Amino acid sequence: MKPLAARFYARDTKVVARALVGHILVSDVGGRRTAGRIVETEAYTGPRDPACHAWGGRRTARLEQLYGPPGTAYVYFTYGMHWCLNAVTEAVDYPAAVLIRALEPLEGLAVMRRRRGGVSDRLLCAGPARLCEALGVTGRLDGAVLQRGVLRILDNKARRDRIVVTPRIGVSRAIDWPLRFCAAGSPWLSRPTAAR
DNA sequence: GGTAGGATAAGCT
DNA sequence: GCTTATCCTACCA
Repeated sequence: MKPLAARFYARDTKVVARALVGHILVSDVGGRRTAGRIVETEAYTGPRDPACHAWGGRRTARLEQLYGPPGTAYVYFTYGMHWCLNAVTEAVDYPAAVLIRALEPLEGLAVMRRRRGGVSDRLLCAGPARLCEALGVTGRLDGAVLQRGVLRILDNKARRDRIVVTPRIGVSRAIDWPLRFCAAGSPWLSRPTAAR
């Protein structure tokens, strides 16, 4: 499988978030291969989105990679202990991204289990911070290019998922915006979602 | 089955 | 001081 080209990400963030479901995220962090199929994403659509870190046009050192070119990683630290991975979208200097929220583990399960401290396989990658831990993603990958290097998203031509759309998880603003995209019926989601 | 509270740090008001 | 795009454990039913 080939990586998704940068132009895949240079589109409306909602479109990219929906289109990413079913593609394959691969990590070679630490020289060990782990990979999974993306089954859940959320769109954070830029300065007019109250739940986006760059709401109102905020731009600080921590947010710099959110303003980077489409097809790069924005990795941020939260709650004092967790990393979360986003794929930057749209255009350079426009702060929008897709949060990767859950994977179906495909490769490197033994590595994932070790990194995750022996939780059940169901929970290896079922949440944005969980999948970062399983794949070894940390702030060192903030700004990394997703077409080559240790973190890549590969084009899965065989993907055929029905998509369920719901409000985003864990946000306290714009709580009803339908910007979470899930593979319908997947058992690997961060939380069960009624299929439709 | 469910929910409440704690861990832990950066950034904002 | 308070909030945060979270997760885990403990406790109760």
